[in-house]
Amino acid sequence: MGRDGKPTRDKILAESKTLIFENGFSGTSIDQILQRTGITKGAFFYHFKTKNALARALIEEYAKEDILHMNQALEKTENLKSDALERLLGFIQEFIDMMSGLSEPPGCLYASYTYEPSQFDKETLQHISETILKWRDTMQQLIKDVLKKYNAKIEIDLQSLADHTVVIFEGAFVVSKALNSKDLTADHLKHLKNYFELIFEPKSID
Amino acid sequence: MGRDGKPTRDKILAESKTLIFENGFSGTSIDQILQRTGITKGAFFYHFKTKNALARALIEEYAKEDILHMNQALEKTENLKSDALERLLGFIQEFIDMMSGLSEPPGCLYASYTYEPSQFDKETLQHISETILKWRDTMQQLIKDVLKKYNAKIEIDLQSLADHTVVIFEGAFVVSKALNSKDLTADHLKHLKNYFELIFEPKSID
DNA sequence: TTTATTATACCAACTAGTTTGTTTAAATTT
DNA sequence: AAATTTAAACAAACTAGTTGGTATAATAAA
Repeated sequence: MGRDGKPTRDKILAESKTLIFENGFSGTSIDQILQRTGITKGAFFYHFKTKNALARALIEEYAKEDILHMNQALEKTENLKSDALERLLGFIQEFIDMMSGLSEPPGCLYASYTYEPSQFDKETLQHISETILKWRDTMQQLIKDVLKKYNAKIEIDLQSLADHTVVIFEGAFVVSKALNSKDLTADHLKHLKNYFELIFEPKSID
Repeated sequence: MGRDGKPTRDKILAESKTLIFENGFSGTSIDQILQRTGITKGAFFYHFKTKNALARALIEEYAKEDILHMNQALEKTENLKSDALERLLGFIQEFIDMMSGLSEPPGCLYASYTYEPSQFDKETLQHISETILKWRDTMQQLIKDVLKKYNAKIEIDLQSLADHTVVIFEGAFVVSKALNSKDLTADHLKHLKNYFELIFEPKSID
């Protein structure tokens, strides 16, 4: 065998993610990545066939962690399953906690890619939409469970209510970056939680 | 006099905005702009000293239109001033109408720039944050007026509730582009309207 | 246990093309 | 005559990607 390439590959992934949030993908040159990682061009192209292959590997890793966080929040709130509304609110609270006390405004690679879509191949963009749809499925199930014991005070469209969580995440990321306000994301997830609390009321027995 | 350069300048602004939504700012070359507009390099640099000067002119024009739309929605709902809640809801409804029946998913230049901030000078980025803060001021005033005759059912932070509108706009833009769903933005503005409707209840007379 | 072998990981220099921006002189409008 | 636009050549820096060779470390043969 030879030496272990994983640390190098991981360094490339980590530093290029940081650079993409600063410069965008197009605005990030391979030379910049080499400077930050301290590796050479040969090493870079050994690990990634093209710059675009890096983009793809990055979004795959990012989406994997994203779904992991989602599932971890589901697990952590399993004890609340007896009351589906409590569970839904607890699920959101997990992300409020996650987004509290950050040292800088957070961002999302989905949004970064989405605002320069022509730079990426179909599969890369599809991976983003598929991951967002996983969030939709999860949120839909959580809300459906609530609707078994609760009435919605207003007419709601299940799908768009399910998507609303991702919408607020993405919007809060943009605004927190634009206003350089690191606590903003947690604040807006609280509004999401409020919204869910206000929508549902216990079913009356007819 | 000489001839009128405005049509050329406007064509540059219009086409480069389209291109930036496709490729990002870094990913958009001046040659691409020349191709789409059919003008020459000399003409481009006659109107804009640098590529960055174009970025600045673009965001200034975009922000000006944005604030114009905001003020037009304020004017259109002035007749509802007698009930501040009706007015707030009507204000949001104006944008629901605006975002209904679009032919393609909308996007926002603020978000586009925000995800490659290093490409722009301080003034350009500041113009974005200042414009978002104008939205904050407007929404804060609308909400303050509501609070004179209505109680909030939950404890709310005025500033973050005011920002929530821009957050939902920006988030809906990202997700609508990512999922290629043109009606999504209107749907999520409806959730915003729901939220406002659910928060407030008429003040009881103590 | 030393010596080859092999696959992996990495490096330094190079290439071909693209980028923004400049320059200059002539042509075209109003 | 003044303002705008074309056409075309040019430069300096930067771009993604290639090449030929080297280093590392585990393994296999002597």
